[in-house]
Amino acid sequence: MSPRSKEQLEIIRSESKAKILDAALHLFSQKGYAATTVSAIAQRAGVSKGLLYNYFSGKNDLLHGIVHQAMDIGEEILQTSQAQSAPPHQILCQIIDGVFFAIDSNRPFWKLLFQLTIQEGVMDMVKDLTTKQQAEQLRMATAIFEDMGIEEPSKEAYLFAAILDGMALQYVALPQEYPLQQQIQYLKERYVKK
Amino acid sequence: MSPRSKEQLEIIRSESKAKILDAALHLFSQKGYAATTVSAIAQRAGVSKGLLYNYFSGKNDLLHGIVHQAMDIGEEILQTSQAQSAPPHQILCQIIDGVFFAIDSNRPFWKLLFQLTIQEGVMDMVKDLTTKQQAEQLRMATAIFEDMGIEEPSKEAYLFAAILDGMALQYVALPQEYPLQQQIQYLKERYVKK
DNA sequence: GTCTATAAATTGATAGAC
DNA sequence: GTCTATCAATTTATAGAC
Repeated sequence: MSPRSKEQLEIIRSESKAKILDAALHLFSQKGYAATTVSAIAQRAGVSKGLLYNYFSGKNDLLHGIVHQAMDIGEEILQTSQAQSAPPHQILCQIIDGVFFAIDSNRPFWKLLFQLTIQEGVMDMVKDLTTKQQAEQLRMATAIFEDMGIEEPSKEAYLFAAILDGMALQYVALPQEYPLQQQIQYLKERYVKK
Repeated sequence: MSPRSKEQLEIIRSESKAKILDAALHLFSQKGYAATTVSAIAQRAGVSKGLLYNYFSGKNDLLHGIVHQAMDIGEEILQTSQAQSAPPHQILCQIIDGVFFAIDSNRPFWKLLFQLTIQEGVMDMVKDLTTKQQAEQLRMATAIFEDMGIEEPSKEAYLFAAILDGMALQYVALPQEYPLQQQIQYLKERYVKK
């Protein structure tokens, strides 16, 4: 048992776990959490059910793993795009780009997240996460619109949130049919003109 | 077996069916289709599983029943609010009111519909339904924005659809926390001002 | 570290009594 | 028209071999 083999094992372990998590994410996203069986996940990951249970305590644990993994990556993206003191409409554009970049870099996850936010009882963790995140986004957007001199910044922030949500939903539901880039561009133009 | 008892039976039948459908709708809407068990539906409806299977051939049949029932009611609403030749921004207001009236008159159903549109394979019926409906709405909105003299009516229609979807989603997900009436009002104002 | 075989629990669906 | 009891299939989870 040389020290080197220990590293190798760790690599193998994390690779297997990653394969399983990836399979779970795609199946959850596609068929929904409840409709996805552990067998299907193992099969898609190319491993046995036994191995899956060796790494994860069950279906719910897989979901936890997925959410945490995505959150970590999400925070990285957020930190890199930390907005400097720029003109408000430019910050707005950065937010728009940031949101859809995040979604595009992990579409299945966001699709899953939409599902989980709509139904109840699956995961309070997710609920807390999105609630906090939305409140933060609302606060930020309100401040920006205030800077832009819009009369009712809070209401405009709610409207803005609805636009992003609606666009994201349609894009995530039918990616091929939704003209995302076109609408992103149009959205930016509408807010600079206004 | 008098003719009168026949009517009575029919009433009893339809009442039982309605109770079961209602229970199914609320559970599907709350926990999701796949996560809802037939036993739970029967229990909530206050009947036995046996009776449920006497009226419906299974879980999928219940979903069919729910969708058809809601579609029938939905068409009634649509026909009463058939827009006459009014100023375009007024038609727009009517559409906005119509959409949210429809949602509000059967919130659980629309929550369920959102779920079904996001995940795949559960029901192609639903997919066809929403796809056709969205295309129709997009066409209508484009025409209206053209009348209003907006430069890129098609893009504006997509934006408008995203707004409605986003608002509906947030309202359906957290009805108590979303200031629906306020945002409806604000949305209308923004489109008349513009 | 990975697999096969099996146990235990849940669930969709049916049959027969009242 | 309604219920209880039961079947058959699926699914989560575990145990033991390699």
